[in-house]
Amino acid sequence: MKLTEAKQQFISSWGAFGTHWGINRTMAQIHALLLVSPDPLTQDDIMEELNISRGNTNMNIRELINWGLVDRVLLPGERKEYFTAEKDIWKVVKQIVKERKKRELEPMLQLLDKLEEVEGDKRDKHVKSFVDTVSGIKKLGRQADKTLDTLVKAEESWFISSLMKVFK
Amino acid sequence: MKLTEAKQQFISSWGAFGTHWGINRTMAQIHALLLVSPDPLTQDDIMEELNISRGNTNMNIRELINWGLVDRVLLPGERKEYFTAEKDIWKVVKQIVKERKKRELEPMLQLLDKLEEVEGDKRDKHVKSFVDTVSGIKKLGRQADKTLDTLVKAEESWFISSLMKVFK
DNA sequence: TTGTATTTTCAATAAATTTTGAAAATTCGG
DNA sequence: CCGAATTTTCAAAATTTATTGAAAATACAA
Repeated sequence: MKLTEAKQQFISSWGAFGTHWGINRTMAQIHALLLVSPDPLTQDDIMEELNISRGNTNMNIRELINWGLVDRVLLPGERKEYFTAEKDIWKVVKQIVKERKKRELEPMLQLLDKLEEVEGDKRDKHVKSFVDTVSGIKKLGRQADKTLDTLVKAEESWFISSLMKVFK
Repeated sequence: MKLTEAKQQFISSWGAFGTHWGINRTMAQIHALLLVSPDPLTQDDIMEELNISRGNTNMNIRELINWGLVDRVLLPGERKEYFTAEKDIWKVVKQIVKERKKRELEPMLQLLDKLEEVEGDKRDKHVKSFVDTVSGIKKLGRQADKTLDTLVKAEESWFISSLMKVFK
């Protein structure tokens, strides 16, 4: 397979992959393109490679920067902005985990705390079932939260070798 | 907070949560409703509680059954079908991990295997950058695959206590 | 400054996804 | 079987989400 074709397949399936994870297709595709590009690219490079409009490109680059996955690069003597993606996949994973934990897991745990204190007689099976479910989710959620905290701080090599021992 | 309100909040935020994970709102809401219901419900119960159409209800229940998260229950002497959700959250998580691994991670790893064999001179920085990125993702992906395999087989108590030791 | 290159915004449009509801298919007691 | 109850299907409609492109804002060299 030629590089051009391989690159396109990679970008396209990274885009499809993203849609299963709440990330829009274009954002994932731009990320994929930057991941495999040896040098920083401009907005125009990205527009051309992916055949998307200027506005779309701009918004999604901005979003990738918010996620901490892409950085602006200023090349000396160049007027245009260049963009580059973090290439260390372990760092990318940690960054995504960190953001999603903050945006999704933590608010959910806060809500569950409130919901667990629902009024009513625990002998009522409707109340009991609700409280039991909420408690169960909360317990696992808190565990996940702690585990992910540690993962976010971990070095790749340490992480992998530790897991190898536990999950032998 | 009253049970009715708490239930609605739970269902609604579980639905929103789902949309960040590639699951549609209604499917997640039906799942949430069944999770907190002490007894099995019929399609009509679900339609009424969530204010959704029969077709929508039916399709999403079917999808939840495909995911192994909901079971059909036949009550003796009743013509209608009843539905119930697995209440053990650990089992729910394992089931979801198992399905997503099969549907998303494994196909991605297969693709990366192919893409890694791209033609071209490794001294060309474009080729090198592509191969390095793909290899990096593949390596981490394979590790995740193994880890998740073990997780899927694990008991909750074992899982939690092991992780507590590693991530001290 | 001023003029031009570049980036950003956002209302309008397009595309994708979800939902509806009525018709068709199926199930099952009598 | 028959017929009513129940489930399933799916084309059309509604809704949500993504994309465009042109205008406005900004940045910067001269």
